[in-house]
Amino acid sequence: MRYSKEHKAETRARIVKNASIRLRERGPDGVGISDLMKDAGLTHGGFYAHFRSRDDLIGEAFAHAMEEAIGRWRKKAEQVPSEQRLVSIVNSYLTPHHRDDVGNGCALSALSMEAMRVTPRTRKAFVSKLEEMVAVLAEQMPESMSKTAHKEAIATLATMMGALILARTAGNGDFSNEILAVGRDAALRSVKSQPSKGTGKRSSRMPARSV
Amino acid sequence: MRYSKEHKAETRARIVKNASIRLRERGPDGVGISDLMKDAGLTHGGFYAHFRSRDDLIGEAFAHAMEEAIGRWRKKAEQVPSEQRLVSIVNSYLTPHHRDDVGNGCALSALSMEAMRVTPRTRKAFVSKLEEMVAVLAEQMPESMSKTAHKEAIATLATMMGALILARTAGNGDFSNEILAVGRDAALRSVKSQPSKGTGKRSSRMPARSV
DNA sequence: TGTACATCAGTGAACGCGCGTTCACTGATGTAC
DNA sequence: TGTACATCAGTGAACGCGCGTTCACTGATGTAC
Repeated sequence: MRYSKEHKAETRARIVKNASIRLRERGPDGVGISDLMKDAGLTHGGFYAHFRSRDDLIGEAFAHAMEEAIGRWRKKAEQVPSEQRLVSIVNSYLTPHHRDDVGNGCALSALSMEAMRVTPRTRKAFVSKLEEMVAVLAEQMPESMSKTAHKEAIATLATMMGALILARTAGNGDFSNEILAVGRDAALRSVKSQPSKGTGKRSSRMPARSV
Repeated sequence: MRYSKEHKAETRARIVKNASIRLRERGPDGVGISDLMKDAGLTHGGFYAHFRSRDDLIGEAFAHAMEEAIGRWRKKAEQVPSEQRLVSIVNSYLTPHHRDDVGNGCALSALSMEAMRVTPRTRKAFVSKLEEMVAVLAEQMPESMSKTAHKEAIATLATMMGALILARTAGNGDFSNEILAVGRDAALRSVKSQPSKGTGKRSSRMPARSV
């Protein structure tokens, strides 16, 4: 072979990663094969040495983006003590930084809508990852609400996603920052009203304006 | 003229309406001129007697969808006594029916993401309508929270949107219905915890499973 | 160790197709006389 | 009231362009002898 054994796998991975960023930024129709291959330092013809079709790649890009999101949450959860995990996830989710970087951000908020118009196979995989995200979030809920953790996770996720999408729609001005701040408070509302030992901190200590 | 004065305006309105439905269903890239004109009973060439370009139409379709959403909320608010308005809006928003009919549903949840990739002009108009939606929702908040009505409206809207999008992503099975039910509860959480005279009703009396 | 052959990731021209846009034309109706 | 002309929404062929896909070819490297 012309290249080492790992070379092909690396090239393929690079294409998938680039595709997953563009996918989040511009949607499935915004992912063009020529541009993608150019980004990877190759020409368009070589694409079919790695993927059967464009749809094939789109499916991989969806999966990659979701796995990245799940991994990021898992990692973040490991880094802080259990009672701060949910707060940590929510507060890092609803930031100007995350809002302004769709391409490297949460796949769920960037792709949920697009996932409805995609190959059945890709869509099914997407829903599986969604369920996994709910499960990961549920694991971070305080023990006191372990019975309702699943439902609380869904509620929290909905508020996080909704706020992030609204904030992105609003741009990056005061209104958008307000949405982020309100979202942080709302997403953590149920946790804070819990009869746990209060953290005593103000809810959001983000750079954005306080709520 | 070949046709009556109103004829052209009617044809144009029909095209915009069809486009706004398709826009919500399939996104901007899913709106093709030929298909659209066929739906209106015309041929593609006639399109340019009504619009300067495809982008022009897309802009109008965005605006139309948003105005429709705002109008629907205003109308629904008028139909019920003031203390039930928010509940009425939320409960009719997070239903299987609304989930399954994207084309005729809330423009905000269907188009927020797409709005980021559109003409600056169209996008600006979209954000204006978003602010109007927040204002309408704020008007439906209980008087007791009039001071925070704006922020509560943002929080409620985020949860509503997030839950609807998640439910749509999940399909139309048990998991999806659960998301709707949890969303209804979460969106109304702040209102229900208010020291107003409790309505005494269970939060959700929807066909979907109870929370 | 050196030589001939096989492999296959990557190249770049070419093809087909769909789609937005243009344009010469149509023909029913309003208007002018 | 009747006739000639102007208007313009709508028609459908044609055009250009971008994009996904195909394909004959390349050439560096692994393998067989």
